[in-house]
Amino acid sequence: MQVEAEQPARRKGDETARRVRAAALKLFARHGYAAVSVRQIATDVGVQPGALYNHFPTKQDILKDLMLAHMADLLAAWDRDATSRSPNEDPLDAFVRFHIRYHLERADEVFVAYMELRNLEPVNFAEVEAARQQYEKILSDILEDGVRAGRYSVADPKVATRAIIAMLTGIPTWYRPGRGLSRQDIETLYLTMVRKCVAPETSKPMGAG
Amino acid sequence: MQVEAEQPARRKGDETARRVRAAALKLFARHGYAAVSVRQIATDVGVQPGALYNHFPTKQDILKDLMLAHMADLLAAWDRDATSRSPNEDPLDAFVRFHIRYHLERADEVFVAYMELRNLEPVNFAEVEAARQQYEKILSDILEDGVRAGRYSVADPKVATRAIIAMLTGIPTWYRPGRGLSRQDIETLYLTMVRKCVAPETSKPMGAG
DNA sequence: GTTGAAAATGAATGATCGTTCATTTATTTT
DNA sequence: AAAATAAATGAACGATCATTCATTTTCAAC
Repeated sequence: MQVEAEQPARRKGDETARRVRAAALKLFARHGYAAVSVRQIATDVGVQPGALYNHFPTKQDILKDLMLAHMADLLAAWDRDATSRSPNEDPLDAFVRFHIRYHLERADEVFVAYMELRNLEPVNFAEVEAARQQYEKILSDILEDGVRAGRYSVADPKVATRAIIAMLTGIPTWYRPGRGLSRQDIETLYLTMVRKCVAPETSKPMGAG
Repeated sequence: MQVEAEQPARRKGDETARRVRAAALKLFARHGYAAVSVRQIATDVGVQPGALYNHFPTKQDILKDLMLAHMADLLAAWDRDATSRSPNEDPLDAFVRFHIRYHLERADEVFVAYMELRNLEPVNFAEVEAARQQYEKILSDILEDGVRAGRYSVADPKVATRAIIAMLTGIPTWYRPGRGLSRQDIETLYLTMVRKCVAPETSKPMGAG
């Protein structure tokens, strides 16, 4: 998975704006939007607080910028993934692998995009929410197609979508690469669970309700 | 599921403390700990800001109190559930049902306990984290026992535990009772998915990796 | 009903918040 | 190199932050 190759800044301000975004992302992810002051961001960038306002109108705009960029990148990365993929590959497998890889690679972005939703002003929230629903639709379409084709069996594809996404998105909250399982291990484990979760019901029912 | 029956306040201050907790819980859940001021809590309670300090030493202590109480209540509720249960009932079924019901009933507590972890001072965090691990262990023990008995098949019970809990805990983020699915529907849908997820592998493998 | 303790008030503390702005410095364009 | 523009400074703005405290009010025990 190729993360956007940032092209070299043409003006000096572009570079500063980039560092502001990076600092804000790190700080928001660690302490939360409301708990991070503009002064902290400025200090991290190595600049006076007022300088930030040459690049972002308000603190809220920094958050908005981060979250909208994340959602756009996520959807763009999926599109790129889809075009580069073998048409034989099972789409559910592809989605699970993509989601895990992307979310492990961009843990801070994902975390902020989820945790700071309530700190977005309504109009910004609506935009992020629309992108989120677009992303969810990718998986529910996959599930619905698969159900129609008899490859999967789920009682409610919308619910299954949310269940699967919640399951996968939880990974970065506990997984730390380098100790214990490899990313490959994680992919395999989760892929197995997701597959079973939506598998056509051929096995006998279990236990006494 | 019986939520703690609060016994009547003996002193007036107990009642005020209760209302402070209730107001803080509601506000923290809606706006986040860092974004809520002591003044807002006091206003919600109908009292001057200084009055809160008759009941809690600091704002942080309110958060600590809420989170520790939630974790203790959760573990206590599971114990109560376990004693009142038929020994024939499948423990995984019981856990899933319990978890869903509890998390839908106490959505604010659950949300705060998850979202505000990073705003806890280290010593308070450690205590909450210990309780969380205790709760996780309930499920991983169930899975490990079931795997040994051949009732379930999971490659890594610890990972499966996190996957299942993430899946279930995600429900309150989107489910709103009253419109669409009933709580009973939710229980059934998720129970089916979880069961399949850990089912012994009797079905044929799917798709081309 | 009196008394002592508990609870709430109202005002203040110093610190920090996001943001503004006149000015200076750095960079880009001509 | 000069002119024009962009970027950063440093200091300040009023607002709000969590918390403190002397005082007053309310309540519970006798």
